[in-house]
Amino acid sequence: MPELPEVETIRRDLAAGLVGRKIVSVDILSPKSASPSGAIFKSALLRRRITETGRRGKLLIFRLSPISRSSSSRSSSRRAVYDYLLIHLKMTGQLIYLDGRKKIAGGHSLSKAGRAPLSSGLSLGESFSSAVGGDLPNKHTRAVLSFSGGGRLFFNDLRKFGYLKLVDQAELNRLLVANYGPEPLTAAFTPAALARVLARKSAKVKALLLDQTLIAGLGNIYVDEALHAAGLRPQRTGASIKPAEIKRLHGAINRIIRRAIKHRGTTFSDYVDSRGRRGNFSRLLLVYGRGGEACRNCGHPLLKTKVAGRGTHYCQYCQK
DNA sequence: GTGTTTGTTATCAA
DNA sequence: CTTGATAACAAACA
Repeated sequence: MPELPEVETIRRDLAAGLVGRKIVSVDILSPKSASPSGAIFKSALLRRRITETGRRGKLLIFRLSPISRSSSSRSSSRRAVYDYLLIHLKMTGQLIYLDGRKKIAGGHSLSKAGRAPLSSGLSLGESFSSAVGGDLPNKHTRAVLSFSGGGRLFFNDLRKFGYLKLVDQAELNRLLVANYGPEPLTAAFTPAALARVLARKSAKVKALLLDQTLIAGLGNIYVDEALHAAGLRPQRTGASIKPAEIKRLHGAINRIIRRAIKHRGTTFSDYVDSRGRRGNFSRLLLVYGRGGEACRNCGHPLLKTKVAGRGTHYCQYCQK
């Protein structure tokens, strides 16, 4: 489940290899995963370069090099100028970049390409096949972009919730304004901003923190972790959170997101970075996925329930 | 066959 | 109109 730290990890890694590269081929293996569809998508991307990478919440943004419009200015019908490629991984999306120098074809069921020797940390129940092991493309590959220099970017998505989407500048602006609240770790995300998010709301604090239009980038894992760190029960209503608690929550969100980025995100099931490696924050989770275990803070057993329609982990004893 | 997993949106009720 | 809760989506697994 890629949330802000996972998407940011991918963005930073990809920026190094992709910026300045020209797209030389586009293959859509799953038509519903890309829009606009088919030939339009393809022709809009071909021969463009990635000039910049960005991220808003969990949305990855690639800026494309400008196209010469003078040649096509005759046409009276105004065509959209797709200057941005948006990628959302939703729950099971992966973006794997294979460098041009590396061979991916080969007889090995588990290619060595792109996987550092860190798979030793796999716990039981985390299927190895969900991480990237074998050759690419695989049966979950939905799209492939090939770049000058031979690099290839594979978009894998087991559940097909994720997407690649081309938009123009106006559409991007509209999406960003309409769908995203302040980002943790930015100047816009102040305790006062968080207070406004919670003020006079009868919705549960967990639901409010998950709402991307209120705060961008948090998902189920980091919300549970932040509420635990702040000592707040997920079922509390927004309006019930007192100023001192808001300050704690604000600090907890920033601290956890910062640490998670530093540790290259959390792998719980499908997330891997752009080289197919798992995130290291998994072992630092204190509540998510630990229902029934002893609370690291007080020793009481952690509960797992459902709040705001999502699996929710918390300590009844130290979260008030 | 049932229930569970979650990011986001659509739908519905209050 | 707003707010909040829930269903739906997709695919796989226990």
